[in-house]
Amino acid sequence: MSGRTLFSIRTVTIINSIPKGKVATYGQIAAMAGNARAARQVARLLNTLSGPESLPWQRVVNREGKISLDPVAGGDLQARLLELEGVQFQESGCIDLIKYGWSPMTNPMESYRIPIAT
DNA sequence: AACCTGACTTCGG
DNA sequence: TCCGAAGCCAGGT
Repeated sequence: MSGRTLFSIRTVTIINSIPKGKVATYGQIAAMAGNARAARQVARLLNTLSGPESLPWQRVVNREGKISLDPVAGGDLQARLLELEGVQFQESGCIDLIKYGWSPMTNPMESYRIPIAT
């Protein structure tokens, strides 16, 4: 196991909660796990745990909405898995994060709204 | 035991 | 806006 730090535990939990058909960025996950500057560590965890654990690793992309993983190292597979989930790629190779980016706040099942008095 | 290396981002100038 | 530096930290050399 690669580090059972609190950060890594949170990271795994967060990744597991990304809904099918949605994607999240490394930095976003890092921030949600408590350290906005540990994006690289998120990547590292994915690399070491994607095998052993059954993580939806394909749902993590970089901040541009692109796949960071080298095509021959699994990036190609990642793109296919995402397409099977309904995620579409633009010509630029980017995923529209506005459309497919996951945010708990935009998830109807998890969202809440605080009435703002004027 | 240093030093290098990443599936990355944020920071400061 | 743009670019280099800094932060992250476990594994491999």
